[in-house]
Amino acid sequence: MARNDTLEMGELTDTAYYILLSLVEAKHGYLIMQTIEEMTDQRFSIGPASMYTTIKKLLASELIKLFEDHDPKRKTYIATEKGIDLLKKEVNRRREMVIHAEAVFNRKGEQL
Amino acid sequence: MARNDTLEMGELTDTAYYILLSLVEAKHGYLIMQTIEEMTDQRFSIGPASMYTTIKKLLASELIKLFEDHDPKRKTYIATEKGIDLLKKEVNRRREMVIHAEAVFNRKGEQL
DNA sequence: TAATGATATATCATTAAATGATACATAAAG
DNA sequence: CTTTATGTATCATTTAATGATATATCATTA
Repeated sequence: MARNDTLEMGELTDTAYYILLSLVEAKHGYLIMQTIEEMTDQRFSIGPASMYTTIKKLLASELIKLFEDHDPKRKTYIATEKGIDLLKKEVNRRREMVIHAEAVFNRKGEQL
Repeated sequence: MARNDTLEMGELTDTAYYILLSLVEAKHGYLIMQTIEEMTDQRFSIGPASMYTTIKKLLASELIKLFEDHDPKRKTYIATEKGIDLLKKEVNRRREMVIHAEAVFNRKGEQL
């Protein structure tokens, strides 16, 4: 968000999270969009505009890189080690967000 | 995000998530900020600007409301039923985000 | 063969979200 | 008396997300 570059801060927005997660295994742009839709049962979808702007930023931050493949028509990307590390950190951050909510509701005797 | 009001879309940004979670029990603004810092062990912090702008939006969407207390100096807020419902939905969405990541890493034989 | 839909990449202008900076006021502590 | 903590609030700016749009190829089908 504003006055703060989330990637430089070591944070992933939901969009960046799903793109990076898709790129644990090499994929080209269009396949990333499909993968995310399939993975989330259409609950989360990213259009080309969001995807390509995010890919640019992920490349610039070296969280993903171009993957060598011989197809000149499609650009294929893959997460870097730095990218995987950040992704795992961000999985954990979301886990903690769930735990924080569970703690609040448990204290009230409510379940989630 | 752009061209899309997340609250109207039924989504909570991390900032809105933590504020709403704090307001499962009635609190005034300053206490919300402290609660979030304490709850997250200073890993997540929200300044006054982010907080008051978010509170305005949560009020407008009726996800929180003013809580009747007799202190004229402090405005106290509490989550509405609508707010609690959305919060629970968003806890689940984050749970799913974790599960999606676990699925990808498990498929690679890796643990998280 | 012509048209159509799926595949594939990319940019621009716009809107929304987040926040640093700033302002102001009171109460407590030193 | 001065500083620190408490408490609320706005403005201007930056970043993030996306609808709209553009372009091109390939496979299918009418």
